[in-house]
Amino acid sequence: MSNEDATAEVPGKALGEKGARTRRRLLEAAEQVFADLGYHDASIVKITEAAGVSQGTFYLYFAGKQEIFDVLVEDLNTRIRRAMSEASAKGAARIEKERLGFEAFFRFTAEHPALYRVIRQAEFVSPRMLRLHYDRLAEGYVEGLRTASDAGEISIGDPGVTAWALMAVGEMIGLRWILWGDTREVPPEVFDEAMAFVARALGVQAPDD
Amino acid sequence: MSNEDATAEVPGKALGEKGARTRRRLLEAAEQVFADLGYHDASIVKITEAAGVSQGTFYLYFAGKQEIFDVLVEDLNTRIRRAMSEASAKGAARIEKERLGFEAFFRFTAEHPALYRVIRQAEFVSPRMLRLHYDRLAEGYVEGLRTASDAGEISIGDPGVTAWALMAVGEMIGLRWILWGDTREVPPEVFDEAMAFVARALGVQAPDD
Amino acid sequence: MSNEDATAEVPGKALGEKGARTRRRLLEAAEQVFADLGYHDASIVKITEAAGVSQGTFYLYFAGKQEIFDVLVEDLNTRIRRAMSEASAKGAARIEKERLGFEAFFRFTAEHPALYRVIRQAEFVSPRMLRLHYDRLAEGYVEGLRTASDAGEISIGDPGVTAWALMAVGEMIGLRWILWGDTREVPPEVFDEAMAFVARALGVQAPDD
Amino acid sequence: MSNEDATAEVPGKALGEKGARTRRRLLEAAEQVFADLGYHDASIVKITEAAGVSQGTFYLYFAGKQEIFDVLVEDLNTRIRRAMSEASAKGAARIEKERLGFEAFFRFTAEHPALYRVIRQAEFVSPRMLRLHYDRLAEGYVEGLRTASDAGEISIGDPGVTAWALMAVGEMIGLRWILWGDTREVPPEVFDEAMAFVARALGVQAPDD
DNA sequence: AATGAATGAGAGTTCATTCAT
DNA sequence: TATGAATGAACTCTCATTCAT
Repeated sequence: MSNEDATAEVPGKALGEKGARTRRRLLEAAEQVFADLGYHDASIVKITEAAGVSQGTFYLYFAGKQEIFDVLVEDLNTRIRRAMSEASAKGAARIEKERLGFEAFFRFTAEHPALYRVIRQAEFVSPRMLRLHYDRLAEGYVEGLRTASDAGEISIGDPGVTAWALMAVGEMIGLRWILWGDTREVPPEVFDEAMAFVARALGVQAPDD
Repeated sequence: MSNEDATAEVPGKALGEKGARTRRRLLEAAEQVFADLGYHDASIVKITEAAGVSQGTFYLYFAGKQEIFDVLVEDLNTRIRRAMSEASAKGAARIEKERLGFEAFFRFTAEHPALYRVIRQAEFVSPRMLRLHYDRLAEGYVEGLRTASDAGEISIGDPGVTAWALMAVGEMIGLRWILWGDTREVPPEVFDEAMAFVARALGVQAPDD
Repeated sequence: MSNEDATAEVPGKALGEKGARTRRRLLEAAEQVFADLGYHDASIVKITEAAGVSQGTFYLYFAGKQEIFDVLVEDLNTRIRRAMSEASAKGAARIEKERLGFEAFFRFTAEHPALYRVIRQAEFVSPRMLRLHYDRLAEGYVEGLRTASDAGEISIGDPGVTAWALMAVGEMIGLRWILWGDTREVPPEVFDEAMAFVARALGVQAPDD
Repeated sequence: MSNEDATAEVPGKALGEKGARTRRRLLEAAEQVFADLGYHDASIVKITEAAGVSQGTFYLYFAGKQEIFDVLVEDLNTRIRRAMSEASAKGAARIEKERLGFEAFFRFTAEHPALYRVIRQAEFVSPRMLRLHYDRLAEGYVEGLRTASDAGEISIGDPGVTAWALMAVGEMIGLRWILWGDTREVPPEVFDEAMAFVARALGVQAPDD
């Protein structure tokens, strides 16, 4: 909470202020370039050009193309989970929390399309990071689901399967309406439909009145 | 429609028997190689080697790497939809149809991991085919959902959103338990959980007795 | 004896006539470039330019820079040993054979400075080839020495050590007077001195009269 | 002559005590790294890392990679000649001196493989230093040979050619049995053989009794 | 209908060197 | 006296594609 940005984290050896800035610039450039071009068409030259540094500088901060990919995935994953949990913490009932979480998820997706795009390619680039991403994201759901389930607020079976299903719905809606839409936003009626779907799937007991 | 195999379809000019066989061999090799290596690490050499033909021959049948990718996606898409609709036709109630459809989907995924893997990369390779694939798959769901909804068998909102949500669930379960699992099969208890999730989400009225 | 050039040997898969020609051109270019620039300053670009083919073509015939180096060393090694054994076969007494062998060695060194230059760098490039080169060369000496020793023509101790010593003398004289000289030839008086040194070292019994 | 170590010699500007220490550390690191990796695979980073200083510091003491190479060669050359002449001074007859000299040469080679390794690459790195090294080494031999020859102790022709031949023998034996052997030492029987070879080649008149 | 040979642009990566602090 | 940061040219190698046969 006190460190201003996860992207400035230490890579092994401590970085001076200038070095940390350069590293962050590279990471931001990578996010941009990966989002626009995908992993394979993104090149180190393009990333370094976007960051305004020379090619050689790149290798001062990252071991290679894959590594910056991994770091980026981890970074985005951390941030989206934080965004979601902070948002859903503001809700009272489970379904309200879910709604706020999804909202945060969609907002983040719209602002960081790189996450989505990078994830779709990760299977052949860095399978480890792909699993990590989904596992961590699922964990976030499981926790909330279990609590709500125990409290009798929802009636579901295994929270594990349910978590993956919910995650799936969010991702697909995001793909279809944010990434492919023109508004960079899930249209309200779609959002409501999706939440209704989720509410039914969770067997929400006491609908908010 | 009457021709025995979509993979032997005519690309514009008519193919002799031998030519058709070569083309099919290339397509099968491509499926294999794409599934193992992903689009980018797959190379024309690898595909032609797997098919047992020379590099030059490839370009007699396909305009380039992207084209064989597109053809492959379309072919797999056609086949999975056929498999799903044939399977679900055997069910009576909607939820039973859904169960059979999902089963077919998972079976196809297990037998043709290429479809899944290829789709995950399609966004930067052939966005057009990606949309086509999902749109067509969703269409299949929509149809059935609308009928069941009109018949009062299920109670959902907009079938469009619902269709995408269902498709999402199937895909994610397939990724998590088939592609990442060791059994190449969705474990029965997971399958049942997923179907229960779907049943609730669809607001299934009269559970099959 | 019937195959015209060892450099056209098969690399694993059979080569058409055109391919064999290209391969030989690359090998000749490599000899030239390695001789002029040494291993490290030689680049694939320079070799392919000298051979008049494109960069990509290089990799059709050789797995990489190291491989063409190895092939070249082996090829030159084979040829110098052939030259030496053919020459020394023409002599009668051992010391005469030795003289003819050295002459052939120096002639080859003058015509193929690459061998010498390439060998000097081999320790860090391809230690295996370095040992192979010296071992094979030494073998050639050992054989003749043993025969002559058994015949009482010379009186030495272990032929192994002697062989390496003789080889050393040839190499160093070649370096000093051929590679560094202006005449590309060992001056006659130096050659005679060297042979006298060798004659004494071998304990030649019946000096040629 | 009175200064304790040649490696601390002044390069032009006077060095404080601390500076001299850093310079020596760099030189020692370079010897190590060059010996292990060869000139080309040795990098300034590796040398500075081994020396425990930063990259920039390197250029405070040496103009570049080539320069430290040259300095190192010169330093090692000075030291090996000193070792050889000191050792051979203890012998009485020429052949005894020779034996002690060779012993010293082999000992130095075993302790400083860098000299050997660096020399083998010098032709394309610093031809000037290569000549210098061999010329100076040969000079050492010539001197002794001439004296012994005048005294009728040995009977050779031109001391120049003989010197290069002796040097060659030493180097090759060192390569074969020290650098490639497992014992880091010339086996006694090989050493004796080599000395017998040398004794005959020098036409030693009065064998030590 | 098929092939083997060739192409060349472009990729990721390394490293000697410079310089402001 | 020393450092950390940055540079950019050069390198080896890959691969989709073309074409003469």
